[in-house]
Amino acid sequence: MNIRVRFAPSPTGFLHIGGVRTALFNYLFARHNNGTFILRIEDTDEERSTAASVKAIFDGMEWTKLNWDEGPMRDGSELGPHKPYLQSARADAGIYKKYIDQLLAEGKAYKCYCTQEELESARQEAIAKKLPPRYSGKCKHLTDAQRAEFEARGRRPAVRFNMPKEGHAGWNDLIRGEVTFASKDLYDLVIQKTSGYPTYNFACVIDDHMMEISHVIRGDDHISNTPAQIQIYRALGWTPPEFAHLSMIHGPDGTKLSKRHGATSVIEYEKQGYLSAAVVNYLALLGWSTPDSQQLFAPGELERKFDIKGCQKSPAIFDPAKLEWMNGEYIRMTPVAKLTDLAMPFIKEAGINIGGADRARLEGIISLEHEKYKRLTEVPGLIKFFFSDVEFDAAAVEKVFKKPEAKSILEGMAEVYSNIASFTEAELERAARGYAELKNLKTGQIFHPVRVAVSGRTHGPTLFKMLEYMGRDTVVKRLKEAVKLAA
RNA sequence: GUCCCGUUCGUCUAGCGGUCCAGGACAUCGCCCUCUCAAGGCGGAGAUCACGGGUUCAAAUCCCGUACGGGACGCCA
Repeated sequence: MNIRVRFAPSPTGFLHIGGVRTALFNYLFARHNNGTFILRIEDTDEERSTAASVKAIFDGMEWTKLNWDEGPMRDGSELGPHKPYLQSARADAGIYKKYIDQLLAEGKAYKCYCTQEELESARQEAIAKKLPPRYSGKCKHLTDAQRAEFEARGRRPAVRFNMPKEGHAGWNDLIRGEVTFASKDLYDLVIQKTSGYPTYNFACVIDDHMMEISHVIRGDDHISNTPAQIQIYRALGWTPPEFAHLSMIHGPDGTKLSKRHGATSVIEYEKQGYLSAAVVNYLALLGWSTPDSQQLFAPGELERKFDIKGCQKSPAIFDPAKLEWMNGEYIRMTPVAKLTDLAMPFIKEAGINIGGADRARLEGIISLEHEKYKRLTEVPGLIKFFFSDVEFDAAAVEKVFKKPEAKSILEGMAEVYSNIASFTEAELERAARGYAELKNLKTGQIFHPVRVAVSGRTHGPTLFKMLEYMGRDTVVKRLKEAVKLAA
């Protein structure tokens, strides 16, 4: 059996983290099973679909490297044998119309002339009577004469699916097991809008069938759509694909993840300094796990180990703290050269002028705090003092420079370092220790004021390496200036 | 209101009838390492497995209820 799965977003906003998670699970399922991963754009909502949202989908998919084998591409071309992959284009090509007409001819669908207002008031009435707010089926038995009358009055009909009222529609969900709905709880849903466009539940079935989708992996908010879709497959004489319904991602307050919870667009995570591999790794663990609860995955490992059996039925709460930890892990695993490339936009964004710093020195400086970065946005703040004047932390100045011996130590060290033969880590440390011994001071009494003098802070990278990268002129100059701040 | 789905440490999860007075990870706390901060190492605390009934020699694991949460009931997807 050919494994073919799809991610079918609707372009009505940015690509949010939940969408990426769905795309990721489809992608992993395809890659693990040597199948095909398809991207299909479900833009049948003429009012809300936008080109900007289509672009946002490309941006997000590309950033997370969820490469698709078939579907629309950014340049307007399309990959794969089932084009077009945009539902609007498919609608324009008459693909859905053909099946609508077929169902109509077979009596498996009928025209409905109700207006939105009529439907809405019927809905309100049902809710008031505590009945299911569901379409009654009133247009099902319209006579030809009645239809002709509506048409004569200029009413455009929608087409409704004539839902079978007997029996059941169920499936063996790959994640949840047997799920069954009684047909009587289903209703005659609209499959073609007045505009002539298909609705989601219809277009989805036609496309999944035509594109030979073998497994539909989607969020569990679609569970109640599934029985209706199964009935449509049956009406068309088709075999439904396998279904797997993923649990949702919730925010810290336990409700479905949304704008209220801060960053929800994937690209927002890029802007906040997360590495896409870390976001992907974290997302994979929301609602999925290996039998041994593995946390970190090497490149290609998720693809190898993904098993839909490891999917969770219950919703997962998005935990920013864990994502941040994971991002730190990924940053630590990133070679400095690559890290420097990734950090560059953030450094520029922060307005730091790295001037004539050569690449090797820049990488050296960035590597000083390699294990400390949790997000790329932290890089500029931690390297800034190498490239611009020291900004003193008031508490640091108070704590370190106000010690009685501080002033003479700074003067002494400025002297030592201006005369040192070789301005290298080892020599700098040796000289500092030598000075401590000479003055009968503890090494900490030297190290701390020097650190604050050159960086403005009490904490930072390993001291002598930092001084080496800073260079003699800057170090001596800063030590001398710091003397003025000392008591 | 009706239908569907779910419920293991604060969070993500392991667990598929005995090896579980429940394992791992994040967060948290402590110790070690150490020129600071991190990182790393070690350790602690943290879950009456939502609740109540069954079934069984034995249940987090199977069955039935209840509660709570979520989803759907759109000419949105």
